[in-house]
Amino acid sequence: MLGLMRTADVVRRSFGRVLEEQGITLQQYNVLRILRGAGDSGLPTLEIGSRMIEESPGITRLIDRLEAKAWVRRERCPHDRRQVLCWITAAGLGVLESLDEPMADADDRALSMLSTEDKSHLIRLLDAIRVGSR
Amino acid sequence: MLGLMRTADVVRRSFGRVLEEQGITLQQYNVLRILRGAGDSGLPTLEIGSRMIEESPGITRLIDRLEAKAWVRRERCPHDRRQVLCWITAAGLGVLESLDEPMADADDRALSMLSTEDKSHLIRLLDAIRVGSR
DNA sequence: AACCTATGCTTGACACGTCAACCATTGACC
DNA sequence: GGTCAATGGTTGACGTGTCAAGCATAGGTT
Repeated sequence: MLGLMRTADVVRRSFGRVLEEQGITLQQYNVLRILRGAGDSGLPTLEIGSRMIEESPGITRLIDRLEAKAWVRRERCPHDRRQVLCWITAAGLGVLESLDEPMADADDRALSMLSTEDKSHLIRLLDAIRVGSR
Repeated sequence: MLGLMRTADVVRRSFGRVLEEQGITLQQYNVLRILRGAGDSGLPTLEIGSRMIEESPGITRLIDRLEAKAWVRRERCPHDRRQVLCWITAAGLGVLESLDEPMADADDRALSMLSTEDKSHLIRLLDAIRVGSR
C-alpha cells in the first residue's frame, strides 16, 4: 500500500510538471476534460464532482478558479434553480487541445517500461483493490 | 495512470478513516513512524522530509503540529546549529502503539482480495513505474 | 396553503503539497 | 581573518481535500 501511494504521487507530480507550463493543475485539467466530454449540454456542479476523485465541497472553489480564468462558464439552471450548470468555454477547449499531446506523451512515458500485458495486469489488480474497498 | 491515482486515493482515504479516530493524519502518522524507527538519536528535519513523499517546505509545519500535540520534541543541534533534531515523545509512542493493530488490519483488508502472488506482482509493477520515472 | 425532508450547492476552518524567497550557519578558498 | 557559495530550515502565498454547518429550492404530505 505504501508503494501504491508513493508511486501514485510520483506519477501525479510528473503529470503536474507537464501541466504547470500552461498554468493549470491536475484537478483543473480533470474538470475541463469532464466538461469537454459533456459537450453543449453542460453539467451541474455536483455531477462534475462525482466524476472526480474528491468529495463535493472542494469542487465549488475549483470551478471558481476555472471561471476566473474564463475557461468555464456557469449559469443557474432555470428548471431546477438549485442546480448550477457549467460549460467549458472556447478558451478552455483551446487550453485542453494544446495539452492533449503532451499529456498523452507523459502517459506513454510513465508506462513505457511495462509491456502491454503488464499494463492490463496492473489495471486488473488496481480495479480489484478499488472494488474491494467498500 | 488514472486508475493508479484513483486507487491510491481510495486507499488513502480508507487509511485516513482509521487514523482520524486518534485525531491524527496520514502524514503525521508517517512522521511518527519514521521517528520511532530513528530511536533515541533523533533525526534532523530535512532527513525526515526526504523519507516522506513530499518536498521539504511542508515538513516544518507538519512537525509544528506534532510538536503542538506534544508527540514530537525539537532541539537545535549543538554541533551544527543549522540543523534541528527531532525526537518522538513517550506520548507519541503511545499513540503509535494504539494504531499499530488497526493499521495492520486496514492494510490486510485493503489487500484481502489479492493472492500473495498478485501482491508481489503488483509491487513489482509499481516499483518498475517508480524507477522508470526519472 | 403550511410544513418537512431531501437535494444542490456554498462557506468556514483546518491539514497538506509546492514554489519562491529568505535567514542563519558552515566550510572552503583566498 | 574576510568573503562566498552551499546547506538546513522557515515563511508567505496559493491550490486542493475534507468535515461540519448553512442556505435556497424542490417535491411531497397533510
